[in-house]
Amino acid sequence: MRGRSYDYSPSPPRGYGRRHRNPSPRGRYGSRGRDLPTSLLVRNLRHDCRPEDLRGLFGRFGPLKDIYLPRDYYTGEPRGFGFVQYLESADAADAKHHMDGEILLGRELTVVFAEENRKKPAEMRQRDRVRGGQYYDQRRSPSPHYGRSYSRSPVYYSPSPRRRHYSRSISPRDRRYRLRPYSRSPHGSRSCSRSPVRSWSPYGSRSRSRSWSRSLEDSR
DNA sequence: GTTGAGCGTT
Repeated sequence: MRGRSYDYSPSPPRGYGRRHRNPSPRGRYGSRGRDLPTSLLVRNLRHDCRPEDLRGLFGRFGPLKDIYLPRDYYTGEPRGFGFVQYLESADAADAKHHMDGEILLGRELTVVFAEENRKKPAEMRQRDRVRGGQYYDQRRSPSPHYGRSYSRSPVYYSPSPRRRHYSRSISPRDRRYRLRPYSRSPHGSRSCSRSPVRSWSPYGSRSRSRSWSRSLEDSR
């Protein structure tokens, strides 16, 4: 009702927007060399917005390093915001200046500098547990279509996604490793000794060297 | 070595 639904500037409640304390002498953004941030947090995104859309919009200001749209781990529903990381902080600032307040699909975007407060899986787990006061049904699949919701920009890496040859190498026994990490321990209290996520990590612990060798050979 | 279950979700 005041024209803008977000009023961080005048009197921030307490937290975000700008930290009062700056305990990091080097820089609050973690960058050792530069204090200027390169990551932007885009808020008020549409639920059907895709990283590609953001890339098209924000890519005009400079080369993007990464785009990521967080979403609910269990339901897979987009959270309505995303991160756009630039290679140069100048581009990030420029993009923020230009895109902040822009209308995307009928929604006013809010672009701010993103902090490096990435939430850890453990935190997310607890947070999801007490979603509405009751335990959320986590026993379901973590995500119906979990996958890379992140989109890498082809500006600096052009890997050939052609190294997927585990079709023949896969065995019924190995297949179980590809199952959902939480299929057996939804609560994550018992078999949490090992990170279950690593089981299905794209980087096989042992076949990596080989894949790289092959990849190089294939590339040359 | 860097993440991807990423903070500011209507």
